[in-house]
Amino acid sequence: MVTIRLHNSKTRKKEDFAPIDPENVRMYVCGPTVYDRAHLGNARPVVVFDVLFRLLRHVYGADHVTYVRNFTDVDDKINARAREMQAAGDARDLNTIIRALTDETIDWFHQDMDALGAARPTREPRATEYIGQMIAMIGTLIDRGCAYVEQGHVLFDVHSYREYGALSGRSLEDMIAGARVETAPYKRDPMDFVLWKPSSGDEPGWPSPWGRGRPGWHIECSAMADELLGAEFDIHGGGLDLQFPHHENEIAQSCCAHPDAGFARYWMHNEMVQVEGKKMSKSLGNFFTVRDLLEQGWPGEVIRFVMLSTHYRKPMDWTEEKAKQAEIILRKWFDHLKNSHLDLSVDSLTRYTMEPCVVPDQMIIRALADDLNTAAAISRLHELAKRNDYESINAFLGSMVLLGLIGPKTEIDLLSLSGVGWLGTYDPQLEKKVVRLLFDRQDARKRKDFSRADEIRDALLSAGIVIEDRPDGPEWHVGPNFDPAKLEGLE
RNA sequence: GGCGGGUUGGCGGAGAGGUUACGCAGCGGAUUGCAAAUCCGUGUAGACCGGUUCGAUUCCGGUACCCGCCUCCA
Repeated sequence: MVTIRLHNSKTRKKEDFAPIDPENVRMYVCGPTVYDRAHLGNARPVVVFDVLFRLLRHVYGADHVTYVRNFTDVDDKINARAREMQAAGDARDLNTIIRALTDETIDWFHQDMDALGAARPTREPRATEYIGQMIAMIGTLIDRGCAYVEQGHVLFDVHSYREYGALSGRSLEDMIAGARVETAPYKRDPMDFVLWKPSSGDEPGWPSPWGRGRPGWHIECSAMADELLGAEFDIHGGGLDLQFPHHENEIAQSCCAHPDAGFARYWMHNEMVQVEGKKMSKSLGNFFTVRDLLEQGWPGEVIRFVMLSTHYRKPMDWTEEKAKQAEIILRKWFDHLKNSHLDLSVDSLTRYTMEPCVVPDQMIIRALADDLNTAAAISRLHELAKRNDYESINAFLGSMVLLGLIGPKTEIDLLSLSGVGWLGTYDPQLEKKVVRLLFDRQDARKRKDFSRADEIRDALLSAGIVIEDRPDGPEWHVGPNFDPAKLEGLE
């Protein structure tokens, strides 16, 4: 069995990964707060940990990995967004709006992440379904003297956990020196954080021993991880920006609630996303969602490829140039598969994804096992794609499937017919027209009427259709500048 | 102020103490009616200054610059 090595944020070292129970490898990844479309930054951990999920399934068996990614559907940002909607004329009560808003956002999230080829986690718990577990854990923390009640709030006492700050490598003194901490009157120490807070009448709230209220931000992950994965599990992941305070606080809560367990053994953090070399932010105007990119015409596979071409622990810069390059490479690779006469039907791709019936390349497995070196894996894909023997082609397909660069959502079955599937605009009439024009061109070439032949070729080219004259006749596919309108007047 | 990360050839981007990363672009060639596509060949880069070493882009120290977190954030 391959030994997976992972960079553990907790120790700041690359370590051999040994699961607690190889029969059930357990991973928790922090999911989105659901009040808006997922932006590119939300997508990175989804893709990164999807690759890890796939690798773990490959190594330990598809039925021996439990991957939990939560939806945070109770949060002040959600409340704020719902109030905005009310202010804009939405007559429904706040809780109804919130339910509709979070439901819709979860639906969007699924659509967008599906487009990126991310497999659904084993479990996707919503925070609001685990309020009982949160209240129980908060109660335990109070009983153990790690939390206190003050003015309707329950706060975690950071001084009760000796290791506080270990994950992010900072001491309480350092943090206070930063002096940008909110000092609420109900806090004993500025670094203490909220476990439970009171809700006003119209806000979402649940009855608790401390009055009607709602959970603080961090307790949900501790409670859900505990409920679904146990007090101690293998991997906990998320964006680097969550390392402090979110993950630090999760550790404090979970370890104080279960002093005999160690919570997550391996902590993994992906670096942030940048856009054209700059931090993605609303104020810089370079903030965009996955949906924006999809609507601009970038296939999900292209976005995923760009993500995978940078190692997850380095900042990933999204640039137009990279996306273009990724598209060129993927087109080439899909063309290679298309010409390989493998079964690429949706049914088969579904099967390849669910069962290991196409075997990925060993060097790619080794690259991924080395702390998810996706860039090295891509480099190997280039090598495999150059070869035309049966073994290489199968290893190539198996690796593409493993990396999620091809799957049931990829419209390669259409691609294999005509090439139009890439843009999701498959049109039988168009295909007939192109085939007819190609036939005319062949005819003209036979008659050595090259001006007519070139005229047809140039016309097709200007419509974004690329012709390839192969020894066994012309092939065609849709290029990046496809514009079916330009074929209109052509006969 | 505290903590952390980065700096590789025209561009993107890895690994490894000493042997070609890889891709894109470029250049040369094959092929082609001309192209496209494809194939073959081609690039000795590692911010700066020291140190360790037979040998460092790879290890150690320093300098410069860039970036992130410390506040909601993936």
